[in-house]
Amino acid sequence: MTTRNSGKRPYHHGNLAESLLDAVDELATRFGLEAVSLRGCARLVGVAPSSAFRHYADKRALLTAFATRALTQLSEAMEAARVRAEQTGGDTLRAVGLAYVEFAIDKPAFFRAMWHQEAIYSNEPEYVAAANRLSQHLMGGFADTIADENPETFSPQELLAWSAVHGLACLLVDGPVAKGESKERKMTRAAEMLEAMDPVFRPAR
Amino acid sequence: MTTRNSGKRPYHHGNLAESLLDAVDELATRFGLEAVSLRGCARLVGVAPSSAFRHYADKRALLTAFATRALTQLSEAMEAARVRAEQTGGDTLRAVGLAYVEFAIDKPAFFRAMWHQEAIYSNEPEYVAAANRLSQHLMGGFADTIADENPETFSPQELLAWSAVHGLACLLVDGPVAKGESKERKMTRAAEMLEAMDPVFRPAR
DNA sequence: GTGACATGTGAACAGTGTTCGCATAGACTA
DNA sequence: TAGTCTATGCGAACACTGTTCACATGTCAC
Repeated sequence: MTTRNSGKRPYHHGNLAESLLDAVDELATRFGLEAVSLRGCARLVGVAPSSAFRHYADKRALLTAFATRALTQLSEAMEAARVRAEQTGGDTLRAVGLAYVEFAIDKPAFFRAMWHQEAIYSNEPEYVAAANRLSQHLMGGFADTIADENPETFSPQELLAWSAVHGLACLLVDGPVAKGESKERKMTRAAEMLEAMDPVFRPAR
Repeated sequence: MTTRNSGKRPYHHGNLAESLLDAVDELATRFGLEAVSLRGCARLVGVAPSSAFRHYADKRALLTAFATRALTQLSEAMEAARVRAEQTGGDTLRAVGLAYVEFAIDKPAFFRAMWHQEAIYSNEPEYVAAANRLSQHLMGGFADTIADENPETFSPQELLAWSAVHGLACLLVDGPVAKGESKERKMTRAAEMLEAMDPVFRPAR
């Protein structure tokens, strides 16, 4: 994943918009989301700070685009996990939940960015669309475990499932849970927690 | 809650350290956590920016103190809810969980601050102590619903309970769940979600 | 009173987001 | 091919931020 789109540069720079997103990616990954600055991104791409404003109204808009990208990546990871589980006859809810947690552990800056309301425009259409797609993929994970009457809104059980998975991810990334423990250990905890949730979906045990 | 500690000012200003925390409180409540600046706080208190550094090593230390305060407030709210539930014979787990969610809804900036790892020193002793006290209060909420073997670590069921409550709080504050709905509606959702969790703790329904 | 020490100050520095008028490269038209 | 138009990039400037440091001043112990 290079910062410049090497080779083709159809316009002045190439596609600065994308390259700036890559720069956010890199800086956030290496130094944390809080350390991402517009000037830093421009510097990394090799462009004047003011150039960024041709493509994003302000820093917040840039971060919104980044959050949108992160949401999409998470959706894809969950979808892949679901498909894999279906093919191997595994528990899809478990697979999707674990994918969610794993993403948060592997890419904490991405995970933080996508829910960082104060730093993004959470009403921006593309962001909203990406968030909706994420919801759909969650529903997909529930599909064969939770009997759903109304596919538009979340039932209490669906909300419980999402909350539990999301909450664990947050606690592992920013909370005091399993602090300093290995990724394997964290994933084990996640699996155990998901198991503990079983009685909710299979009341007749 | 005035910004200056009116009346007594035993030293130059009084207790600047506390007053600065009050200023963070006010600015965060009114304009959001992201909008809190050291200079803004100093301005509000009526003191030179550099004065703040006599009491806090840097901005991050100030925010850490604020997060610690927030953690303590949340602990108190939960403890109060637990006591109330015990007196009225209510479900303590439900009461504590609802108190957690209500705090997040009422004071989103506080709730964000206390888990904002990138903006605070999460290894600072007082912060860690406050986080541990919070854990204890959570345990207190579980005490009569979850049979606990080892009171030191979280069992999968305890982790599930905390994750679900924490996750819902996060989703309500920074996520797409119940966006724009009234507080009552959000609390209803929370209550329903907690109910949905019942089978976990009472397998023999 | 006289120190000593804790606390507050003003000026300065580098870094930030953002704006603006100006430059220029590429696409489109004559 | 020449000429214009528009999207894109630039440099300088602005107000603001966190932070430092030498200096001033209030309070307390003696």
